[in-house]
Formats: sequence, structure tokens, C-alpha cells
Amino acid sequence: MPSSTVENYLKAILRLSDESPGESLVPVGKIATALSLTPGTVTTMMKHLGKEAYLDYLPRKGVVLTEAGRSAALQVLRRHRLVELFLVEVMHLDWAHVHEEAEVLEHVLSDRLVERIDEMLGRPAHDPHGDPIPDAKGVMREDQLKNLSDCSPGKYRLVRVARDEPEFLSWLQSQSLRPGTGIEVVAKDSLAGIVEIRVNGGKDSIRIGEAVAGVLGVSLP
Amino acid sequence: MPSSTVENYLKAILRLSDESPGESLVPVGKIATALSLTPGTVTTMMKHLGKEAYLDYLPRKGVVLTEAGRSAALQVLRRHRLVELFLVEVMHLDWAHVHEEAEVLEHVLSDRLVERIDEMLGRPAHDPHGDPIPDAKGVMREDQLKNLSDCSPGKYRLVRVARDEPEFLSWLQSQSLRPGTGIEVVAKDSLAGIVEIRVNGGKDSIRIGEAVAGVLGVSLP
DNA sequence: TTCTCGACTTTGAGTCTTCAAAGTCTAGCG
DNA sequence: CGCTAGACTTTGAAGACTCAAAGTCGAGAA
Repeated sequence: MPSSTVENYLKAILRLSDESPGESLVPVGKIATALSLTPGTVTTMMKHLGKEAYLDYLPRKGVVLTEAGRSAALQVLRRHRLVELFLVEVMHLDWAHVHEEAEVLEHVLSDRLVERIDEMLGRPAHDPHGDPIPDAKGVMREDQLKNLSDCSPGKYRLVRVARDEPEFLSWLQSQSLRPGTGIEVVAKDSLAGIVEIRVNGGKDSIRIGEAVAGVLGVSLP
Repeated sequence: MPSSTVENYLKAILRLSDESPGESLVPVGKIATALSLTPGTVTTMMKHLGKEAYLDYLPRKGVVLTEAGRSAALQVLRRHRLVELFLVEVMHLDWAHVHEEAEVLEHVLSDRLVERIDEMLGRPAHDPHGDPIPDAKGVMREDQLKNLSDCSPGKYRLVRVARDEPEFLSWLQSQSLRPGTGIEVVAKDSLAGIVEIRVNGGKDSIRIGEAVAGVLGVSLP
């Protein structure tokens, strides 16, 4: 069994390699930044994870997860996302805060409990942020979404929110912006870097920056 | 915040001192046995916990929890017992297995989640084994129960089971013996060390050893 | 009183994870 | 082609927890 520490490394590497679909290698420095560790610490761990066959470590180039490493990382992701949904649906915890709780619980839940949660929730496909939940075999269907920042005026549905900070999520919630919400792009000012949207056919429109819009994944309504 | 390791030490010391109400000091050796550690390891940790003011360490004599230590231990116990009840009542996990799960979860649940669980369960007073649950302030009402091994023939109600092994609990369950079950002591053979009981007014009686009976806490029906 | 045995403590060492700081490589500039 | 800056690696050390094995203490036997 990988330790919590190892699980966090694997999870971070999986995320980083998914974030740069072009690159096959994840550089050590990015991992260090992602986990707030010094580069030396990460180098040491990469050698170790290489020996454990979780990844291939190419010194001064970067790392690639092996099948075993990818699969272990997906299991962590599965636990994380199931727990988040569980905390919202069953425990009625605030959407904005479940990420932090899940960060801890993802490392300690037994298979038995994870299976129970999955069953209670009806084998859900998405977590409360709209991220897909890998199935028990570690298969994850990546839905192809557009970023709101790339959308021309028109109607869309908010599907995914790719940011975890409670303050940001609370603000979204205060604007009635949650996965499932209908959004209309009213206008786009690329020069000013601003998108004007209307939420759920409401009267008033709100303006958000492109960076924020880029974090919102949408589909057709 | 005490680490999981420290919490486990404190929990063990609390249990051991409650188990020997006569003694004011818990000897290092008993702690080592309880936690399956070597005596040297425990000595080292006792010095450390002494410095941290969780307990008073009297070399070659033993330790006593301070108020701070006792209170920390009671918080762990509270989390453990709330989790057990939650796993049975909400997650519908098997009574026999919830102890193992709770052993892990007791160290990682946030206050927010514990409060939520307590609320969902209606501020319960007892866990699934019949043990009292300390309240949020760490106050625990110890119910004074008789051991079934000390009971003369007559009718009683099973209130508490003071053993955690899943196999034992599964066996109890297979005999319909759970907290709340009515029990009649039919006969007692002290010389043979055997107690004959009838469960819930059933027809057949079963025979159990005194050691097993000693682990069952009963009240009047 | 002295001795002995069992309980406890000390010591030296190992694992895991981390850091700071010094050392090394390499891509790309001049 | 040689050099430099930035990224990466190495090294030495630390903290938390653990063990094995050697050392010490003290209560009761003799």
C-alpha cells in the first residue's frame, strides 16, 4: 500500500500530466511547486517512486507514471471525488468546503467503505465540482467541455468548476453558479479580458475576468 | 494537535487506567503490551508526552494522565464511538467490523464533520457496543453495569459488549446477542466456569464460558 | 544484608519524509 | 564554441517513530 505521502505525489503527477496534454514528461520542478516542497525533496522521492515502479524517472528531464502509478493515482482520485459527493449529498456539508475534507479522507477510507459510498450514491459519474469519478477499475470518462472563456455569446450550461478554494466556491454559490446552472454569455470584451454573463435567465448580468471564466467548463444547454 | 500516534497512546492509557480503578499509575509495560510496542519505545514516548504535559511520568513507576491528556483521550474516544454508530446507522456497515474502520477515522475527522455526525445521529449517548459517548465537552456518563458472569439466575438486558474482535462480534450476532437483547441466566456452574443463558425468551439455551460472560455488561430488563 | 529476577531505561541504529545549501548539468545566448 | 542562468541533483542533517540489545533499578527471597 502506498503511504498518504506517496498517494499525494502520484495524484499531483497525474493532474500535472493531464494539464499539459502535449508533454509526455512532468518536470520535477512542477511537482515541487504543486506540492509546496523543495526540488531536492521531490528528486529524492522520484528516485524512490521509480524503484517502486510507480513511474519512470528520467534525471533532469522529468517523470512519467507507469500503468501501476496511473492506476494508483486514479484510485485516489476516485476516493477523493466519491467522498466529496458523499459529503455534499449525504452529510449535507457545504459544497465549498468538501474539498479540504476529502483531501484527508481520500487516504484512509477502506475499500469496503468506498464501495458502500459508491453504492449509496448510485455509482455516480461526477463529483460536486463536475469532475468525472473513475469507476472501481480506474476507468474515467473525460468529458470534452468548452471553457467559458472561449465561448461566443449564446446559451450554455455550467458543468464543471476547476478550482477548489472555498472562498471562490462560496462566491460562485452566492451568484447561483453551480454545476448544472444555465449561463448565457451576453458579451465578451477580449481586449479588457472580461466576459459578461447572465445566470439562469436572470435579469441582471455579471462580469467576470477571463481567468475566472477559464475555470468554468460548460456544455450546450 | 496531537498526532495519530500520540492519540493512540493517550487512548490506551485512558483505557488502562479505567480498567484498574484501584491503581493511580499505569505502568509502562502495560502500555507497551496494549499497543504491541517494545518497552523502550514507550519509555521514550512517555518522556515526550510528559514534556508536552499530557501526563505525569514517574520513571520506573508509571504514568498518570493530566487533565489535558485525559481530555484529549476523551475526544478521541468520542470520535471513535460516534464514527462506529454512524457507520452502523447511516452507512449500514456490519456491527462486527465498524471498530476497525473507526480506529482509523477517529484520527482524521474534522471537528466540523464530527459535529455533523453527532447532529445527524441526534446526539447519541451510546455506541453500537453499548459504550457511552463523551459529549462535545468531554464529559462521559459511565453507566454502572453488572457483568453477566456475576449474575445469579434471572432476567437481564444486554447493554454492553466489551470486546472488539469481528469474529467474536459476528458470533454474538449469530446468537442474536446484541446490545438491547433480553437475556435470562438459566443456571451457573461456577466450578466448571460456565453460564447457561437463554436469549430473548427463546426455547434453546446456550452455554458460554465465564470469561465471555464477563465481557457482557447487563442491566435489569 | 545481599542477591536475583523481572520490569524498566538507555543506547545506537533504521525508516520515512523533509529542508537548506552546495554542486552539476544543459539549453541557448553571445 | 564557450559561458551563464536556471533547473535539477546531491549531501548532510533533522524530527517523529520504532526496534534490539545492553544496562540499571528495586522488591522480595535467602
